[in-house]
Amino acid sequence: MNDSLKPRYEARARILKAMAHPSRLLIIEELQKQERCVNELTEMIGSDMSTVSKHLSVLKNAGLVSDEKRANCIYYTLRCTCILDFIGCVEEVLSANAEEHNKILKSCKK
Amino acid sequence: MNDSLKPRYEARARILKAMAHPSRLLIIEELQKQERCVNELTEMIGSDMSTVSKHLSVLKNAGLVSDEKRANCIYYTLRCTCILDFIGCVEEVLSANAEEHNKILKSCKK
DNA sequence: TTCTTATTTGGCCATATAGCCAAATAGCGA
DNA sequence: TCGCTATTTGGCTATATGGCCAAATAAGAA
Repeated sequence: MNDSLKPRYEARARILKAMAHPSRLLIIEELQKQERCVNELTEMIGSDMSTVSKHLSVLKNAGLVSDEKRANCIYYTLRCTCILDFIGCVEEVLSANAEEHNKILKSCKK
Repeated sequence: MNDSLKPRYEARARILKAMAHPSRLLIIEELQKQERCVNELTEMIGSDMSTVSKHLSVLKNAGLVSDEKRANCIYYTLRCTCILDFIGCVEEVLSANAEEHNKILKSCKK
């Protein structure tokens, strides 16, 4: 791969990788609605708080969320809401896949 | 996490994970312009053909590309072009990150 | 200062992934 | 049939990731 393009694709891949986890997608979607602190998110996700904290740091390192300490909580916020538009596209892929799958199933029943 | 939501997030995460690799992003972008066969993509990416073939099967399993044998090549095509819109969003995140980074640098120089 | 609450970090293990090489497979033309 | 070209698969190793537990840290309240 062209040396000038490589860092560009690597940077994009890092962002996508940061999103590519069920718990982190839940976090992203939730933070789009409202800011949340770690223990609220932990409750929603239902895994260990240390695990959730690590997920949050992945999102933060990718620049997808930011955090702010207030009162006795650290509140996390979604930095870029256009991410949500993308989820719509992912859903399109998923339903296209489902349709494909159905087509195959039907052709097997014949 | 709610049992009814979990599979949904897992499905989305699988799609994102399939995209989250520099070579696969290059493939996606290239296929949006035109269909390509494995050896063309291999040349662009510059790694072993077996590696590229595996990347393509990742994309195919996620339903992002489809393949069609014609003449003596297997041509790969992008199935869902809305993916490209998303790349735009990723770029927004990246430039927001870069701006942030600059701000920090400037504040250090003071 | 000591306790408490909220969060992060380190350690460990199990699993997944990328990459290369070599070998297998598929289809075509001689 | 044999050999050629295009592609995939298997095997291997190195590295990264997710998850939990336990311990560390931070900041406020008693």
